[in-house]
Amino acid sequence: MARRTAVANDAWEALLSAHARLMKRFAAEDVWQDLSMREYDVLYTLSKYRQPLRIGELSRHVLLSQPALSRMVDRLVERGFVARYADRADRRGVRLSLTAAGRDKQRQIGRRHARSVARALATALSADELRQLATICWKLADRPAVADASITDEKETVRT
Amino acid sequence: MARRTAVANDAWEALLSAHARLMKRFAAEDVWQDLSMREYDVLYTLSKYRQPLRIGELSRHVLLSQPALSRMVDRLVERGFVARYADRADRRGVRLSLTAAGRDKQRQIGRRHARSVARALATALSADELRQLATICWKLADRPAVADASITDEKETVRT
DNA sequence: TGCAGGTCTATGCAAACGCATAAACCGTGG
DNA sequence: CCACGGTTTATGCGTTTGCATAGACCTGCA
Repeated sequence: MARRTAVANDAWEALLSAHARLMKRFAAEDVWQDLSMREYDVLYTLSKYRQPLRIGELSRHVLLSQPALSRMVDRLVERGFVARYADRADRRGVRLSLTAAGRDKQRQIGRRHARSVARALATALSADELRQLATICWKLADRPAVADASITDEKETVRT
Repeated sequence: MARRTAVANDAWEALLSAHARLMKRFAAEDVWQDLSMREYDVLYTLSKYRQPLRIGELSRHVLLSQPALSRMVDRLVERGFVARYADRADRRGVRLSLTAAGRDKQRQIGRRHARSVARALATALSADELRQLATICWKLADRPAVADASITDEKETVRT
């Protein structure tokens, strides 16, 4: 029992360390243009889910408080990357989607960033390990692991 | 090799999602007393490395800019959790260590938090998966940041 | 020795964040 | 139909963050 606890804690610490190290590495790269990584994260999430999202949905994916997210969306709207409109079905709510400029920006940054991610992970891990990591982390994220073949559709694809 | 790129990006997104979800879950728990998770992270890191650390060392483990870390240490010193003294060998530098109160605080919080971590991870993953996750993430964490000739002009410091 | 370039930490300042809470709205039960 | 508790997003306010840079110190070389 104590053994299992120790293994779990070690795994979590490893995940945190990997996260911190890679985040620092990615942050240091010159691909973000005039966006912060957090802002990019929002644009990426909006691009991944095809339909307009509510702020509540977004906040489940982004590590940011709801008020911070609300204001960040303000800025992104003001800069022309995101459109914000009322939800007809629920007038408390708000729908967010990318503008053309926002989608463009996300793609520009995403293409370079994705290459960088691939360089970092694929040189450190074998193909098997990459798949294991994905499977395990999707379980932790509580989302169904993506079936092997459909990966290319959903994600940013780097064409060479 | 677009395929391998896609798998690597999927793995990274999975890791980010797992990180975000678990961080939110842990943040919501009532174990942090009067510390933020980031502050706890600093106390934890200081407790893990037995000897006094320099701010530079800390900043490699904590996802925070150097100035932010410097000021956070200010606060922790002022609150009596951390001791800060000059490094004799290098008078630019600073050594940080936990005070008795700091060690105490870390242990109190750490004990409860560790249980929480174990609960979250061990119910989602098998023992094998936990070990795989740890192994893979440690590889990612330990890897020297710059391994590529095309980005050698980075300021990233390679460990010696 | 003295100076040039690099490293380490701290500080000024504007921007961004989190917490508490307000404001608008939904849905249900009386 | 309205009152009441729950949900969703926005705002006030004090705190924390990041960027740029200063200041102190180290190292190597002329």
